[in-house]
Amino acid sequence: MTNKDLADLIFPNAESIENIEKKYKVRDLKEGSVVTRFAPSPTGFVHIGSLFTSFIARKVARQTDGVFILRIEDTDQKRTVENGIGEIIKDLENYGINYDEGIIFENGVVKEKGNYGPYLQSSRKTIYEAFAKSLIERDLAYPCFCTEEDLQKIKEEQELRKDRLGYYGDYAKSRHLTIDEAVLKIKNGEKYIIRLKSPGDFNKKIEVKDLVRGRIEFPENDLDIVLIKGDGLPTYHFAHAVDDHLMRVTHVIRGDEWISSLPVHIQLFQCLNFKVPKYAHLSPLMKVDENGVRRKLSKRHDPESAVSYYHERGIPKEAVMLYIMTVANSNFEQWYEQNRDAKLEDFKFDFKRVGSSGALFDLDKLNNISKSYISRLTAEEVYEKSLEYAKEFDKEFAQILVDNKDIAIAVFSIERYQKKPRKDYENFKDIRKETWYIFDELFKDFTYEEQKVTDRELLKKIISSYLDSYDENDEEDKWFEKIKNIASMNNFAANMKDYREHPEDYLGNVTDIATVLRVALTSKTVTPNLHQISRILGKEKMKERFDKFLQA
RNA sequence: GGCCAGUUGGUGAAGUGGCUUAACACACCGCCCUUUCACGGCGGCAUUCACGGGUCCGAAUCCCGUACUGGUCACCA
Repeated sequence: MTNKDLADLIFPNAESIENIEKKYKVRDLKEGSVVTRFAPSPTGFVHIGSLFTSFIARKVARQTDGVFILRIEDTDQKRTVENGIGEIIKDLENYGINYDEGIIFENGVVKEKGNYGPYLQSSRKTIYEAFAKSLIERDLAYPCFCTEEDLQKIKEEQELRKDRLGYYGDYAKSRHLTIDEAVLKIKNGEKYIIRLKSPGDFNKKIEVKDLVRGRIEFPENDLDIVLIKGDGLPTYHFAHAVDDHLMRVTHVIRGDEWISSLPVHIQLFQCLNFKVPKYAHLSPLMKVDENGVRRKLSKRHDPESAVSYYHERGIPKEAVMLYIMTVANSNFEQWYEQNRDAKLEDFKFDFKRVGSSGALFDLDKLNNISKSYISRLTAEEVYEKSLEYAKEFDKEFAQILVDNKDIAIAVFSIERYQKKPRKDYENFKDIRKETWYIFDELFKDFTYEEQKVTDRELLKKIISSYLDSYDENDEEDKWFEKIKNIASMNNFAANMKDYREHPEDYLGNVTDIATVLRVALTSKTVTPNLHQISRILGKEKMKERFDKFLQA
């Protein structure tokens, strides 16, 4: 019996790898073009860290006129979640991460595009088998008959002897079976999996290059890692090597939890006679938890790790992307500052500028980016986007926006079109909170905020003087002159300097008068420009609101 | 425990042997502008780069050690 016989016994119908190779032609791309992929498991929502990784992978492909692939790694049926694929595709779409090849969703049906598929690992079973078979033939893989209990025993023995953990060397029992023994066990119906017969030597070093971290030295891998599991599907390691080779991926961009598997992966590529791709391992986004411990943002414990978290809060997706880019490349912020009109796509991403220590996810910073982003939108855009948000999360407000489009746009316009616009809204959820008072539908069930002037006669006098003198054609200066007049007439200082010099000569100052009007009109002591709010309200509505105020 | 990596202010960071008495941005604080707020302007916020040693005329930058943090050591990805 030979290795070939063993291989034929295990995979009698496997296709030849030569045939498979022929179907996956070397890509015809221009020099320097990069092929990347995002390869999530369908285990639930997209993690903000995955968005980060996929964004960079896509960016790198785009900026070199390369190819970006979406591959679904569903080799663990136990963890696969219902509609996991749909969720991933939706989230990616939401954030504008489009791809050239991979799994797509069309009319609720999972399909694919591209010539290097299938892009669903569970559909690639026969391909993995073919390569596994070739490894067995070449004595680089073997069937392992160890049970879970056997493995447990090995581990205990290793712990007892303070030896390195893992399936290797003399501990790798099945490795030392003769072919005839293995064949016999298979014929007897014993369960088995396929393991790599690692040619590595732990005492030798290999040097690998990571695009983010530079050179790293590792001991060679000597673990006989699992290639094909008991369910017939490949492990991540094996699928990674086979898929990324066949799909002609040039740059593997992934989370840094993979960095210690590098010796395994490189060995696998070599055993399979594949060209080793370039690797870039990205640090995870961190957070500081309740105990003050710095740790990775977790899918299980941290709601802010889900991209939907930002969506629900009305944080614009553009802001999220801007933030991600800020974390990804330290020079992005300054570039963006100097190229405000440029597109995100124009920025040249550079692996050398990726931090290697794991950034703390900074919500303050995100909020600030979001605030600035919204401040640079036109009022119409703010209207559209906040309406879109409200339609999904605040139906009542959505209706109000629809019924009062002109008013809404007018409020959003206040002090917007200036060199440095107001930054009132951190997200689209804030908009209701910041503007509700302008809409009659919402201008009820509130309490007027406290202010300095409380004398009813004086309030009446101020209000009627304002109404008498109000002319909606007045420009702001003239309008404010009139308020100053009202102040003077009532022994309030019209001029702040006068007031500061002799406060005892006055009952108050013009600020107090403006506040009376502001509160009467909006119930609030703090609002954007009162002159513009007056204009938006119009004289009739102002009258109504003044009446309401005086009756309160 | 083995292996690998990381450690510059409250946060993200710039920095690759002298130009650093450590950029820039966020946050925070103060002042100014101002009808409130926001915007804006000005200023403050690490005498010091986890710690200890070494190399050097000179170190955040190079070397060694220690500490701490993270990752990994599955028939999960």
